[in-house]
Amino acid sequence: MSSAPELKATLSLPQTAFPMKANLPQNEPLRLKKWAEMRLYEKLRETCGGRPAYLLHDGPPYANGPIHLGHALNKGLKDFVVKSKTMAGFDSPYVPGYDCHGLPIEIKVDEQLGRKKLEMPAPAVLEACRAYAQKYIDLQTQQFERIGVFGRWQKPYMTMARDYEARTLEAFFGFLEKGFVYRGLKPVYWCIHDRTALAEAEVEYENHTSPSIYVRYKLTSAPEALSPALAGREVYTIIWTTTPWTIPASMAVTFHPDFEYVALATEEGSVYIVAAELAATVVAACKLGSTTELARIKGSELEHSTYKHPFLERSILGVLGTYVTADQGTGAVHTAPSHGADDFYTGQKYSLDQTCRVDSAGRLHADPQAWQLSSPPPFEDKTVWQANPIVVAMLEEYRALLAVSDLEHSYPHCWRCHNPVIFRATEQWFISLETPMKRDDSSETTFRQLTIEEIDKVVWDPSWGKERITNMIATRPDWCISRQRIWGVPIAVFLCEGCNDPIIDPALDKKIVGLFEREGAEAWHTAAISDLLPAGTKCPKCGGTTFRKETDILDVWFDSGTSWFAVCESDADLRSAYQSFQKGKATEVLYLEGGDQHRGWFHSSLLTSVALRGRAPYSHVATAGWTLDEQGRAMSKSLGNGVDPVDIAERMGGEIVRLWVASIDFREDMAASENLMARCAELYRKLRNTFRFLLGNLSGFDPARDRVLESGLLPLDRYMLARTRELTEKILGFYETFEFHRVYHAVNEFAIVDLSSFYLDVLKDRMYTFAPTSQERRSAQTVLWQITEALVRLVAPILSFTADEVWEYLPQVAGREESVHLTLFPKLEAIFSSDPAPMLDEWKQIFAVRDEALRVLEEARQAKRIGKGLEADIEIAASGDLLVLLHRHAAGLKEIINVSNVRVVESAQDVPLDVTALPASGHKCARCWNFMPEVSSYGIWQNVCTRCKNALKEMGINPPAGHEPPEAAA
RNA sequence: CCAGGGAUAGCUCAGUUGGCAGAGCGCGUGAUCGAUAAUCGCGAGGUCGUGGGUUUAACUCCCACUCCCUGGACCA
Repeated sequence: MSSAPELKATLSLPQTAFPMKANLPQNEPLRLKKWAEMRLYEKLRETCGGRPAYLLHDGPPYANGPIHLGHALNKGLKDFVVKSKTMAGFDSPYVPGYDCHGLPIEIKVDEQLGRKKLEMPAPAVLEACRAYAQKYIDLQTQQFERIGVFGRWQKPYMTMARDYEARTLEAFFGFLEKGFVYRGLKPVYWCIHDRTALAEAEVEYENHTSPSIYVRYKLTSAPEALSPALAGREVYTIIWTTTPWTIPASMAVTFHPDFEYVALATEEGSVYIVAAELAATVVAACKLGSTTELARIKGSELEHSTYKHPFLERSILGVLGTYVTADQGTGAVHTAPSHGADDFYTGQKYSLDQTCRVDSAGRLHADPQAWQLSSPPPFEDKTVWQANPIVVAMLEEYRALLAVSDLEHSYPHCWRCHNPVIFRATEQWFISLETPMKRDDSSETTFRQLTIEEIDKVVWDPSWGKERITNMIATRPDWCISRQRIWGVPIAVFLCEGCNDPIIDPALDKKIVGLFEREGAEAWHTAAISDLLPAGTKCPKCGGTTFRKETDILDVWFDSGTSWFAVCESDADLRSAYQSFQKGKATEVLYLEGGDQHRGWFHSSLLTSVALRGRAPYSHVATAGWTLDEQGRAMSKSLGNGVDPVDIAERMGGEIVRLWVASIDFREDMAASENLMARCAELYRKLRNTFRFLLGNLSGFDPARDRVLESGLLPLDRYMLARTRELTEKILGFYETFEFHRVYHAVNEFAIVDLSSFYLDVLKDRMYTFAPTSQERRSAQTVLWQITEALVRLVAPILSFTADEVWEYLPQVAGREESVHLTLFPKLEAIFSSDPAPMLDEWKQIFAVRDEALRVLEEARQAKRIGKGLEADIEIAASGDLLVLLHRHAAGLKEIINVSNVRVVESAQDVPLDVTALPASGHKCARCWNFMPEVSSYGIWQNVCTRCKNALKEMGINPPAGHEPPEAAA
């Protein structure tokens, strides 16, 4: 290597320490640590103090496992909202929450404890549940922080916290005292072995052999009312069931209103009514022999027909139900309201007796009075399984049994003991949707109606959410809020031993809430009745003096549904902002969750808030779709198509997870896969490189010293500022409407099309070869700086790690914030002072000319007439207004077309535009590679153009001495 | 079965009040070693889910259907 100075060394090539390779998996944790050390979230709260508030209230995820992609999406979107609102000038605190009570955790803990649980005292079981939830709260917190979500992670809200449990109970008492709550029956799955109610999730379907029986019910209403052909005949209908033990509870026979039924006469004279479609199979199964069709009857006409119970003194009512199917059975369904969901609701509709005469151990009990029995029936005190053959025998005895056989079918079993379960109507707590309420103007309405009216005052995004939740509220049954479980907030109410009525006493309620505040929900299990209930308490209804504690707990949806009360109204960091929302419309309160929450959290929160405060708990509800795989299938463990956000963060970076969240329209279903994550990573690299190049070209630029005023900028540079203002305005709008995917696309397009492939490319000549302090170069740097300053802020809510990193490499400015996250979005006028539209319009024409020039150049290149851009000249012939415009911009055309020379000439009248590409004239400058009219030597450097010589002089670089003859090439 | 949503290039998304289908990525291909584990140019790729209707004209408006997704109902 020669020690002679190289010409290349005199160029101002980009220089920056900002690394090209991000190394996100290693570097993100370091940045997280830095943020923690500088207490960034707390600093944000201080900085934002006094600004108008914007509240995003967190829907609590369930703390029973590591986070999945849906969680990452959810928290990512929320983080975008909170950060963008903060940078838009709001005070937007974020208090994350966790849903802790409920079945999934209790089941897990059950599994861990095994049968030991049954002997453990309640507080010990609760302790185990708490520990389980806490473990996953800690894990999820760490995982959410890892993907860059800002929030009060040191102190999230938890539905199992003492004060939260106290507030939940307080909310329940509110319902109770205001008269929303009643106790009623509801059928639930019941395991008679474990003597417990089971939730849907605790039921497993296994094969089971049941007796399948056909039973005839004798018609007692007038046969001729159904059809004249039946007059005087002995008429029956036939029911089919696999649970003979429910026959004593049989209250009705359900027909399908739209089915056609036939009345078939057998040879021995009896007439049987069954569904026409099933007639043949029933006749065969019951061996009815040859039959004659006497009449056809529409199902709806069988309503209010009456029958006699096969062996009890009871009238059975003919009722209608559309759930009757023609797949199996007879089309006439035996209906025991206390032992089936359909049966129960049908029973409600027809006011049938719903009393359950099967006890918690599954033993049947007769009601001798109602049944007019002289002695206990043979099934008295037998379990349902023992009762089956007894009932079959009774049916036989009473000549009602037409057929019996064994049937193996899929039947619900207890998940734990694997015994078959039964349906049993049990007493539950309900909130009535028909509770009378008053509007603000004190007009009368109902809870349901007022809720629907409040829905209308909320902004639903997407808008169809309003219709969806309105439909749900309009048609939903009363809210069953009790669960026969332990892991939850107890329904801390005393029931009279005499009449089973609850004691409703605000003073007592307050006392119990206070107890919960101090000791948590455990207190209900440990406290003695006498400690809480004042001596001498009498039941206001029956005067009873002995009481018991209710052992049910509240539905977990009630827990999370009161978070607006337990958190927004109660937490010191949120209280005042939330109250200002409740008082008027000044403050927005946003709930943002998956669309499934229309029946979940949006729903339960709405109900509790309307009941207790007379209004919705939010002003704005945004919903996300579902995450699917690349083929549009739901993610599932069995398909193995899941994408684990934690894994992606560890391998590619949390930033990539964030970028994926930003890349899709979350309102619809969203595809995710390893492949799509890799795409985001690609794009990330491009963006990062663009930032790197921007920073590299800002080296040596001190805004305070070198910044060029807008009026002094070169036209191209001013144009780019106009573009940047346009982009900024667009992006701020997208943030405003939560269209993050549009931010993503707009930023990409700008970085790739406007910057990388146009402006930055075209600027190289100026940036590299002009003197560093020249006006032209400072003009470009001013704009590059402003673009970077704008872009880094615009991107910060999404690329939170990288933006903050870029921030550290920007030219230092006195008094600037420590982190990009403490800044505000750029102001439009600060980027470009006037409306950018006129300038953008003008440049559209210039770009049309440029496009044509590039096309012609490409053509010439293909024909090998020219090589690269700088080896060509361009001649543009135009006329009229365009010619005037081009003349005005003549000085800049060479740069934007990236050739050595551009000549603008007047074209013949009828040709609007004609572009010609020519081999460049002049000589190639060894320094700037432009073809120039004159090149000569500069010291030992040969073939240097005048422009470069001047630049070198300006840089203070004298012609270097050497042995070469000072002669220029021809 | 009920309610709600979706369908535009291989992928992610644009397509304003109906007027010749767009961008980026990816892919293919060329240039380049002064953004180089980079950068730039060029190219191929869509009957806008299907079938009707309204209109001079439909990706866009109307009707029906198919498929996918979400939530719920149901299996005596």
